Amino acid sequence: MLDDTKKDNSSTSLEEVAKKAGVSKMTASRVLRNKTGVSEKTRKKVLKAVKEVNYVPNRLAAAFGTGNTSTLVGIAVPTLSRDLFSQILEGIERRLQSVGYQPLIGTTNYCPNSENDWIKTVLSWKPCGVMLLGNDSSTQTWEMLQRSNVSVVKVWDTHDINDNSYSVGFDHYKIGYEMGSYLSNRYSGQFAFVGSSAEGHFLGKNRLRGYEQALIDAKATETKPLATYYLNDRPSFYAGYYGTEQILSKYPDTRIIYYLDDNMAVGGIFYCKSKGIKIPGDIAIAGFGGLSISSVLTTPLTTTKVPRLKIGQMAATTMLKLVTEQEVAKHHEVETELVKGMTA
Amino acid sequence: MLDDTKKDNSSTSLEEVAKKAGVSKMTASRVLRNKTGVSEKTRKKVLKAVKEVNYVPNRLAAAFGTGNTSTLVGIAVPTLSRDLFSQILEGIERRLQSVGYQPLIGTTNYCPNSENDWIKTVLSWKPCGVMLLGNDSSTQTWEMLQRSNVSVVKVWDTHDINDNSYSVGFDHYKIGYEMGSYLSNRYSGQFAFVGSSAEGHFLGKNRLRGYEQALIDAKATETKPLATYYLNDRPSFYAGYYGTEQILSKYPDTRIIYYLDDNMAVGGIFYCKSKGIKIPGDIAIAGFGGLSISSVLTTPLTTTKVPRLKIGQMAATTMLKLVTEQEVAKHHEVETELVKGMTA
DNA sequence: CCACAAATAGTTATCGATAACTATTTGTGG
DNA sequence: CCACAAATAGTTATCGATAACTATTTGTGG
Repeated sequence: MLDDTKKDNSSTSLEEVAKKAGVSKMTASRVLRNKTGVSEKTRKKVLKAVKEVNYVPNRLAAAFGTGNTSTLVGIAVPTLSRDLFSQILEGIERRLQSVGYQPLIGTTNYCPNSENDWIKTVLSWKPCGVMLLGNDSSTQTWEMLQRSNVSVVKVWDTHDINDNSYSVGFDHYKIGYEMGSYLSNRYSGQFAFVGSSAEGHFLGKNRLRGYEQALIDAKATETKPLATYYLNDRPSFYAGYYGTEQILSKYPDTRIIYYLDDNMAVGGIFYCKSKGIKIPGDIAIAGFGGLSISSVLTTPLTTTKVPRLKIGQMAATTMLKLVTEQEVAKHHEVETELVKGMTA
Repeated sequence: MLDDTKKDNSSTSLEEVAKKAGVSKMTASRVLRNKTGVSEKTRKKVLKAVKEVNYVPNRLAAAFGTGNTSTLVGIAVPTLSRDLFSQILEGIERRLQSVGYQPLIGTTNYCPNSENDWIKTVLSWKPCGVMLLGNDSSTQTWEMLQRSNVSVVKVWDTHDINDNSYSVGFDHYKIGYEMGSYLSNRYSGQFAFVGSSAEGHFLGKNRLRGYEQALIDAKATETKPLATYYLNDRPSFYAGYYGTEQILSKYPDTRIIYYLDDNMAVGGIFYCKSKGIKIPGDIAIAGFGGLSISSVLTTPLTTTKVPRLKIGQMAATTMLKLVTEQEVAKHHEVETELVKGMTA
């Protein structure tokens, strides 16, 4: 086998394919992009040559050579390891991949500065679009995106979205208000919120605000103002466990607790169980998210179910339509569901 | 403000920076890459110009122009929404980002064909390296990677890694064996394994094999062979719940259950609780992973704790050393810990 | 103050694909 | 079988950065 024409070190280019097939680069290019104007005979020759030389297209060159926008979609997400976001990402990724786009994902750790840095990096890859998950973009970031001319889709909270950006998600204020109304309708006494903060930012601000407003409107916090406790840690089962311990030591007569998310609520449930506190007899508990743990709890969790995969898919669809210049609604709200469980 | 020199639609290039600063493109390029051979005076002029024209570097052009390898690192991962992987990804992402590399993440859904497709796409971006998470690469994928000449790091299971690839993780067979020994030492009766399969692939194969071998070596399965049940669904709390119901209906005298991961084990715990089955009195339960839920359980879970973030960081470090042609160990095993909880 | 080396700055060619244009081939009606 | 249109294929220029080379400037010892 003295096949020394195949030099494996330098990768193959369209030129080699063209040579092998006895056509011009342009014709080979047309075949590979399924363009019209190539005869069936030529097409076959080229495809055969592609296989023979093990051609690997060079997207760097392709993206660079054309209008200078790639099939990359930049994505900024607070963290990869939180169910709420990772399932949205999963939805985005699958949909983009299925039509030949690639997400370029970076984590921001809930920090506007990190997000800004990441977006700067993302833009240098000339993406066709950028998606922002979570809701802590700085105006600096926003201006940078404006200048760059890429499509931008905000994903997650649609509460204070202004009209010049596309968005997919739901109104967190409304969800908080809804839960506040539900809880204040059924319970009275000391209301509380257990959340968590990252890098000095309080997470779930809008839900808390909605919750609080509902309590005010229902006159549920007139004698005892809302108690809040923010753990300076990522939301997690343990954060909920510890946060519950903390709020109960500061506000021993706490009667109702709304948590940042289901995982924290489950942590709270376990804390109460370990201390013999009855749910909802002694303390009523509500979460947020509809995370998977709630499917196996012996007492179903009262929570707001959020279609995370769907949000991701919708977001990707919106982005794809923007990129291909199809018509698409500016704002898209998904439906959420207040699940009336047995914990509140 | 008749500043019509700034045309925002077409993005700025090094050329404009150079013009603004009154130097050549090459000099501007040198400044931006912190190369030597530029006077302090010139450097300042250029940096000023960079700000003035709002220069956004074009990494497509840069990567294309040079040796044709980018700062992208291709990553194949079965899914984004499983704690075991997402925290590894988090570790990888953070480390890569901190030194100017970008992960290009794609999900394979545990399917070798999807992985192959994804790697094909990844290679067209001329990445400097590729990381494979999980352990289901096809030989086809492997050959493609070999041809392409990129650095490859396998992450997760180091059990049957051959010597011509780099790897970071631990030996799943060993972990299974260890747990099997532990359990067979303490319990006797019907042993079981509850796992799950995706796309026809049984997950956690090597752990199961190690577990089974340990039981054989301990003569624990002589009278009652190991019972296994695979749910045809992603591993989850609910899969564990349902899987437990199934295995108990098929093998009512099951006495010890080893689960694919902690989440499934927790599902099992909840099932047992709901049926009044005592743990470990009636059934002993062991998981895998050391996932966060175990931190709040009222009865601590017996499991193997895996340093997921560390695996990610190690994997990234290995990749970075490979890429920068520094010396690095071919295989890196992280330490795991068998946590003796109260469920087994 | 000159000669020469070292430091600094500029020129040229190049990576691989594709858009826009031009050239050639094929096919069909009269 | 010719003229012309339609289909097919090829040529040329280009995207933006950088490596490798060349040119210029600066600085220093004698």
